[in-house]
Amino acid sequence: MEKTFEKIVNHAKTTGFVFQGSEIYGGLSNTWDFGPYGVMLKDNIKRAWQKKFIQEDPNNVEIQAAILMNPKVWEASGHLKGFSDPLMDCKQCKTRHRADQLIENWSNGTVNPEGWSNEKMEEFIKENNIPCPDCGSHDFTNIRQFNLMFKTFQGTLEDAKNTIYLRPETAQGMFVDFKNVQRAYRKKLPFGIGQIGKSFRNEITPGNFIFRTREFEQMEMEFFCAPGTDDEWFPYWRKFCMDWILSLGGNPENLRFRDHEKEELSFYSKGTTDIEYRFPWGWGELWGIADRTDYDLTQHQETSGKDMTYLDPTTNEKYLPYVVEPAVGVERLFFMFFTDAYDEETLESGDTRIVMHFHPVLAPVKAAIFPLKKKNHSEKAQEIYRSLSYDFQCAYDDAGSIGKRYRRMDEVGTPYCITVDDQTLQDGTVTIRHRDTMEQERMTIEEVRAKILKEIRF
RNA sequence: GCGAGUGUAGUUCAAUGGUAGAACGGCAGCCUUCCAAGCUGCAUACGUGAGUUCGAUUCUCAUCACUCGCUCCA
Repeated sequence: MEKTFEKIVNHAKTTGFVFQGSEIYGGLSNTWDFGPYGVMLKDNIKRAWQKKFIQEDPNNVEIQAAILMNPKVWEASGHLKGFSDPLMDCKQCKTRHRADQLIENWSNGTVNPEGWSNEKMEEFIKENNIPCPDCGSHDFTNIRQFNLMFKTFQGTLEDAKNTIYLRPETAQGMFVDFKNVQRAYRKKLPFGIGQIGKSFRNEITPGNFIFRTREFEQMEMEFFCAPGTDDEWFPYWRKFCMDWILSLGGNPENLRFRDHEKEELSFYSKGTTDIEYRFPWGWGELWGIADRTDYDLTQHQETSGKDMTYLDPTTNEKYLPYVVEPAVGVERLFFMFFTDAYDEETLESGDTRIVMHFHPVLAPVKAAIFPLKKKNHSEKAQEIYRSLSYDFQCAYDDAGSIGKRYRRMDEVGTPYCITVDDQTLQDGTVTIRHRDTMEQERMTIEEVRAKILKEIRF
């Protein structure tokens, strides 16, 4: 069985996990809506993160900062400058290049165009006759600036003064609120502030289904620690994140660490490791773990003029904490778990079935309840549905043969199917059928409830 | 944004300058009752807009969306 990108995306669309955004109007480029099963899966992923990274860790707390922030934040963080790329196209071979990189590469690093104006870079490229690295010609368009932040206006006046931005990352919320959280929750270093929320980036080239979208959801944590201890916390979180994925059924064969080379490090980072996943089109970044040092707090301290230092109660020293940041995209995790779960099985009878082998914690629906005969068993089955759905997400299906109903649930990854028959009416026991083994057991409803609750405990 | 390709029911595919068929899926009913059975019936499509034409799903243009590359890094 070959897991192709096309098959997986198609399955996500046809089973109601993900739909094209604004579809009846012809769609809107690169936007996706999460359908009923999609939301359940997404929420389960978020809950699992929240539980592991916040709830179970006495050091860590969670916030929800506003998406719209004072523009000064983006000045301090470097996003107003650093998030806009000066791009030129080669008119001959139609490739696109960053002007600053053209200059840097051409000069082998002896010329650093950082801080240059676009005019200066264009002039430099012309004067030195820098060629297109792909085809060697000298026929570039002018520089066009692509700022990756979405702009909008606060208030009714569409005035430059009122320009604000949709956040391109959630991280700045944690830095800006650092002192508030520390004071109000009497936190001592080391501690982490986490956040789950939407971010927006006007990517030049989005794509690969939900892998790179302009609107996306992040789960980020800023872990504040004393300078120097970041060297210990960095590998700690690196491992912690990988373990979390594996504990939820991530396939180790499709996962790996990739440490960033010095040259590719972001301006704010002293060290970065990616957890990469083997997506259907190749390895791609899933989770970034970065040592952001005291860069952000320094920037905010300078820009805001507010003291961002921490007073260490044991040494009475004041300093700016260092920060280790594990940041992951929810949609990427979603796609990863979806891809890993996808399976087409050929049964002994020659039939095939599509099964989503989700970890029970992640499975959108935990149990489906079927009346064996619609006429005789519906009432009892509905009663059981109401009872079990109090504790976890259930589904109810009375259409078609029993085998058909099993298959439908396999396709969306429901781990358990519960069938109500004549015997149920007499002694209250039901047949519970497992998704992966297809084996059946007879037990009471309360035994079923306990079994499933145990499995989805995480 | 640029280059190349694609666009017909929910899905996978047909046919045609005279407005469309199938399979699977869905729904209703009958029958059956623990792994996609059968029978009957029903619903659903030419991405959008303009042009050529007596007439366009088919030809032309535009537009929108998707795919691949240039890009990016959650």
